[in-house]
Amino acid sequence: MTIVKLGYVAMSVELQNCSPSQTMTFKQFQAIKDREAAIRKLERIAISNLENCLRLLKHSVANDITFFRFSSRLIPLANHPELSDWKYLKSLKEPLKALSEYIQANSMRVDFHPDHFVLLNTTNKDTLNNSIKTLSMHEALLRGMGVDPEHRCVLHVGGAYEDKGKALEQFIHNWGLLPRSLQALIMLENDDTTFTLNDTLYLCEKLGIPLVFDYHHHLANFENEDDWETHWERVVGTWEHSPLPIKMHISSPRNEKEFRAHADHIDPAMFNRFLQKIKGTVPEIHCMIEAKKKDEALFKLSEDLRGMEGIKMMNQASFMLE
DNA sequence: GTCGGTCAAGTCGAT
DNA sequence: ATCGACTTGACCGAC
Repeated sequence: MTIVKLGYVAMSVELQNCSPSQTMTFKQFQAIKDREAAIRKLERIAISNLENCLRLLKHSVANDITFFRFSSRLIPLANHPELSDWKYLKSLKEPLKALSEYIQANSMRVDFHPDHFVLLNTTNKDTLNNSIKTLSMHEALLRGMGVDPEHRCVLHVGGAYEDKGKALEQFIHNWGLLPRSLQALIMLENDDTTFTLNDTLYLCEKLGIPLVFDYHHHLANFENEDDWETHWERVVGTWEHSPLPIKMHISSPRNEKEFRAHADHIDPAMFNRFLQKIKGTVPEIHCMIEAKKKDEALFKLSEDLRGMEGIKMMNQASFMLE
């Protein structure tokens, strides 16, 4: 028997005026003559983003969802070089505390997917330093929310730089330059153009990093289409020392031509075929729904799965495979 | 109210 | 060479 929990990403298509990713560009920041006033505006935006996150969590819990990925754009310009003197955490204490209380009270699993500028296998020093800075921000936010930062940020391996083998070894080299607290944050995901499941497993096993399997990416980028089945036990093995249950990403191709793009919703038949293959291999698995329609896609998937062969619904966002 | 252009950051594939 | 996509837009000004 395996318990499956569904989560969704960053924002709701149902809640109005609830963006957790409101922003201010550097250009807009500079246009405000009074720098202190401009910083206060940044802080107002960040506070509003965090308050909207709390609304999103409440909306989620009201619908049985306890698994959620935060936007990584909560604090506009947080790591901009011209704003290195801005101590943004100071102004965010209260909204972070409110999130902390709600997350604990409802035993939520929350995490991040830092954006694609975070590259751990780059040979460019500045890019690596900026990546470290961005990861540190994520760690600080997690601590502010009272969440143990271990395995809360999923990243891609990075760029191929015209030599994938060399790029993998560069990752290992750079890993040694990361502070331990940041190493602990990280999970790695197979990507849809460069680093396959097999490539990613190589790093995860060598460095002790949990692997977040993305089935859609695998279908877009594989050595053998079915090899995920032979590698599945290895994927499970990368979670052996994690305090959290294994997690994976679920999405469906938009269409044949735009195969890599996310569809509005999830194809339930394909998802169930996948689930029936992994049934019983783990006691619990958390599936992050990556679909254009966000929470609506989760609710629709849940409806579609109800009554399907081998599925026993527990509530709107979790079910048993039996 | 809707549409098009714009906005910090890196890399890749498509054109 | 340039552009859009990526993992998740949002905002502003023109109409």
